[in-house]
This record gives sequence, C-alpha cells and structure tokens, in this order.
Amino acid sequence: MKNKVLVAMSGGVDSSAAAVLLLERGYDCDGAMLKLLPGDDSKCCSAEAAEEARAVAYRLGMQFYVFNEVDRFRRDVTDRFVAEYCAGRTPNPCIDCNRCLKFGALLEKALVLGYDYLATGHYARVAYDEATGKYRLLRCADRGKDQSYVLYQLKQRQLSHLLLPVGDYDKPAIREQARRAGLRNADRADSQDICFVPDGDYVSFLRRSGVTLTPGDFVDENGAVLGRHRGLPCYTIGQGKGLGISLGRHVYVLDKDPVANTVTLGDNDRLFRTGLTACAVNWISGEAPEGPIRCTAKTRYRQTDAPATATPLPDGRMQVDFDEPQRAVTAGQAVVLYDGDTVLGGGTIE
RNA sequence: GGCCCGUUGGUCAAGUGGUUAAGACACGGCCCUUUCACGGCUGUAACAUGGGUUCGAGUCCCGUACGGGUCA
Repeated sequence: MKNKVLVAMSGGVDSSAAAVLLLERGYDCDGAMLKLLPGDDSKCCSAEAAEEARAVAYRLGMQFYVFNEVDRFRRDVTDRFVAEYCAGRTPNPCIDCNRCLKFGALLEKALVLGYDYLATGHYARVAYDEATGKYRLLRCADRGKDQSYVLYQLKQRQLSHLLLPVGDYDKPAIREQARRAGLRNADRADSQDICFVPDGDYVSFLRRSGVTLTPGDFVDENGAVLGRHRGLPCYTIGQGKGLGISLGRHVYVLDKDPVANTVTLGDNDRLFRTGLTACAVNWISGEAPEGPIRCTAKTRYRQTDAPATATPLPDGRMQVDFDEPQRAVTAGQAVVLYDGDTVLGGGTIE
C-alpha cells in the first residue's frame, strides 16, 4: 500500500490545497519546507511563509518538517545564477531549484524517510502510460496557469514518485478548495519574482554577490554608439524597458557582447529567429528520439508554444527549428517541447 | 571683441498674442507572472532668466546667462 506522501509546502494556496486534495483521497500526508537561505530574506522560506505552512499542516493534522538545504541551494541555484549572468546569459533559477532542490534534495529526503511520494502545488500533471510503462508529464487542465515549463528537467524516477494534485483544477477551484478546508491563506496573493530576491531587484543581488557591473556602450546594428549601458547583466534579449535611452521609437536589446561589453539595440522585427541549439537536454521519456520529431516548443515560461521540429544531436544536444520565427530567443533560458499536452523534454538555449 | 541665430517636460520636438502648451521616446505606478523579459492599462513632467509692450505673451521689444555660426 503506497500512500505515504510528503507534501512540499510553501505557505501558499496551491501547495496547501494540494495537501487538502491528497488527504481527501485518503493519502497519509505530512508537510515539509526547504530552508534555502540563511537569513529571513527569501519569499519561499521566510519565517512568515514557514509559519503559514506550519499552521496549514497542523490544521490538517499533518506533521511539518523544515529541512535545511542552504548549502545546496547556494551551490546549485544562486552561484549558478550569478555565474550565468556573468557569462552574458539569462538564467532561469526556478528550473534549477526544481531540478536540484524540490525534486532533488527534497525528494531524496522523502524517500529516505520512507515516504512513497513527494507532492507539490505545481500546475501540471503526471500520468502513467501502461503501454510503454513510462510516466508522462502533462500540462495542467487550466492552460493559463500551466507550469509544466519549469518541470521539463524531471526524469522517470522522479515522476514515478511525484503527485501533482492541483494540476487537475484551475486556480479559482483551488482557492475554493482551500477556503472550504478553512485555510486562512486561501486568499493569499500568488508568489512572484525570484524567491531569493525579495525586493525584485536582481541586479542588486548580483552586486551583493560580488559581481562588478561594468558600464559600456549601447550600439546599433552598425556599431554606432547610442548611449551608455549599466553593465551586461542588467539586460536580457528582447528587453525594451529600463534602457533609459530615448530614440523617438521603441528599441529592444538584440544582442549582448561580453567581449566588447556592448549591448546592441534595434527594432522589434530584428528579434526573430527560427533556429536554436540547446544543451543540458532532458527527454522526459528517458531517451532521445531516433531522429527529428514534430512538436511545439516555447522558449520562455510565459509564452504560447509554436510548431517546430526538434532534432537530437549526436553529442546529446538538440537543434530546434521553428516553422515561424520566434521573438527573443535567449541564451540561458529553457526551450521546452510539447506534443499536445505532453511535455517531451527540453534544454538550455545556447 | 563685433554681428547673426538659437534656448519649450529626462530626450527629441509641435506651437508665429487668447490652446486644458501637441506628439514620440524615456521614466513611474498598476495588472500579468514561481526566472529574466514581452504584453496590457495608467500616470508624472516643460515655455532659460530679469524687465517691458498689451485687456492678454511660449509667441512682440530690451537686458542677462548659456550654446552654435560668422568677421579681423
């Protein structure tokens, strides 16, 4: 009888509702939270969030644990975040955190402690395919809330121990579940921004982490100087605001050159590309397809997927060619592949 | 130094006696959002300065400051 579940609780509505749903289905649940930052700086694991989560757990009659993963979080998430920005890329730390902490450290901890499953409040679904004997990762029922993009790094072993109960519902239904269960955080605002950057100012975080920002030139596509930038990490491809430069028309970041320390600006229509390569590729099925596959893909979390052809490369990387040019394909961000509602896999854009 | 031209929001830039002083871009706020962005909505903000003329001056006249040009 596999029914012992450790629920990853953030103190928010979604993970709380996940616990409620699992309890209703008869699972034997306890709650857990990861302590990721040393101080009280994180939104994910602040004292307040921990209190919220603890209160919910106790109300639901669950045990509640906090596991300290400060060192691992620094190594696998924040250090990497800083290094990526220094290299001129735009990282997505949530993906690393999911892979290494939530579905890495926490899942291992759960299994060691004798739990059968880890559950989270992500809006996505896991399904078992009898025919192939494999697990599948699916988008959630509510496309508008779908979070499968940030889970594309999951592997079969992780999926086999994963429950995502909120993925079958939409947000209003989840809030209603929480309300019905008498949870005081039913109307708590959704989380947002990078959890380890509470004020939303990631550039200051980089500075505090020892990164020196070197100002340089904004240039146009011909190399003509348009103004001064504050340092490459302050910008990402496709960005149009916060440039502080006034040319009488909207311009966007087309490119960043770490060697020349320049940021190229230009018109929106110069941002579109059809092809990309990706590294650190993960195929949910556990193995790369034999050859090119038709799929849809998206290059940023908040974007609708577009028709494409994905081709596994011999060295484990992958080539993705879109039918129509995509805007602001950015190194460091993730490209995620879908077949309908099924997540096929993804990788880090080079 | 003489003469000429110019000086409107953060930037560019309309406006030739009576306007709520346009617009674009920048900037702020809100929304969206477990990344960074994009996007949507919305807002703040100006007549270089001191005197005149006029019922009334950003608009006309004089001085000052600053910028550009030009002359020996």
